[in-house]
Amino acid sequence: MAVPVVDQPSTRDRILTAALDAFADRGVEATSLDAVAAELGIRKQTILYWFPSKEQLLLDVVDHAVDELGRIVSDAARSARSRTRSGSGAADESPHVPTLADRLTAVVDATFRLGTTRPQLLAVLREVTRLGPPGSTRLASAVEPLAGEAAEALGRPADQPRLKEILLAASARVVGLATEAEVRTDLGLAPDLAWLRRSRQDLIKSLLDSLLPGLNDLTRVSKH
Amino acid sequence: MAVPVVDQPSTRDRILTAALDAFADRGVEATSLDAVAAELGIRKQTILYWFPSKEQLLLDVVDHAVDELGRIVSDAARSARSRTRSGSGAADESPHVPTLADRLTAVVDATFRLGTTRPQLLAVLREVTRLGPPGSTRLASAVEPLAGEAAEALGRPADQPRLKEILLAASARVVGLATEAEVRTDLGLAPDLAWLRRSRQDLIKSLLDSLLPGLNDLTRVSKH
DNA sequence: CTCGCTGTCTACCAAGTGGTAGACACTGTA
DNA sequence: TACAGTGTCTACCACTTGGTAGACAGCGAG
Repeated sequence: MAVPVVDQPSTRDRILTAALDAFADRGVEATSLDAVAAELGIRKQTILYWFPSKEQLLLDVVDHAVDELGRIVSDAARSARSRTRSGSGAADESPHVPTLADRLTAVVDATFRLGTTRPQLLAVLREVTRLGPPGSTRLASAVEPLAGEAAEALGRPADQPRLKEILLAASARVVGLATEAEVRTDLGLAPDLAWLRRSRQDLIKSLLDSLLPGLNDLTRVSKH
Repeated sequence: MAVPVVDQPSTRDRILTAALDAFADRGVEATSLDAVAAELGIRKQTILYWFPSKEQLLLDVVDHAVDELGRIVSDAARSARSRTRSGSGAADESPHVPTLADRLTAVVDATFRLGTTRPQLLAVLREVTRLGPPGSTRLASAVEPLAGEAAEALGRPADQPRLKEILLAASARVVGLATEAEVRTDLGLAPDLAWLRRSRQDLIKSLLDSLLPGLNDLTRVSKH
């Protein structure tokens, strides 16, 4: 009955997202609990009520971020449509079942879109790896099962043992690209759409190369 | 007369390098002046004697790092030997004048070697861009003239207006790659020599593509 | 009404931070 | 010897940090 009209996010969740944002763009050490609290209009002691220490908060933020990332990636993989091959007028030659390439493209695109939609998500990963343990180890263990899940979403069960490594490597690449983009703007380079497109293409291509090692023709991936 | 047998680095220089290392692998905010001082066996007040504030120390560290980086790159470019094209037994077809491709390869190799020899140098760049102003702006202005100098060392004066942008983009790419490598190990991926080689090749290739836009054949770059 | 629980608050603390003031030792010069 | 300059030190300060202790308000159940 007492369901709120808009069910507002719990204090705990509000703290998590605010901390994620702050950690991502000001850094963890540079972010005080007071600062996060102030941003939410609460006191630092309320944060310490929900999270026993700043370190624990960071670990939970990592989990939170990985969760969100995993959801986005899985959704993208599952809702991938098969690409219309040439031009707009063509009828769909292969019907609605997306190929592996389609799914990979969807995932990569979703991730790249993340770079402008929610850059904190990638930034916090970088920040955590920079800080080292315990955050980085938590990140590793949180990402680990996610890679398996993503493999599932890609429609490829365990028949490719290296799949997990490949996906992890791709994640690392994306974080690297995000860093590269940031450094580019810092060095005074104008935003370069061509660079972005090229990076996207390279990533997709290298993923396909790893997953379908038999292929030499790169432009079109035939049905199975 | 009183020339020391080994002229030890000045206190100022010792502080600079110690601070660079600390900033690079623990982060700037996480590094206290006390910590840097302790590592050198001196007191924090001695640091503040040479550098009026921590912020100024950071700026000088940036200059120091960029200087060192510039020296390494320039040296590599200047001392580049022309590659022996095929096998070891072949006589040098083109004599001792290295082509642009040779110089670029030398520079890229030197930079990659840096990744294992002196990773702090790249890490501190990343850290500074992460922190934002004033460090990042200082980095930008310190790197700016260096790009011109590197252009000189490459044997290509001002006849390529985009050259500076291309070199800056390459720097950004290298920092991105360094980050990618770090994230890879954090995610539990084993060091991958093949990945390193591929990244090297891609970087050289994309540099050549940008610098010699007319080319389609990528494997061999003829004299002039 | 009262009790216990939950969530937020005020008040405080010990430790650590960057930075200042000034004493002290060592040098070369007059 | 006296002196000025340089480099390092001890002593201290104002401030911020993460974290603790405990008061207090609201609330549903008995």
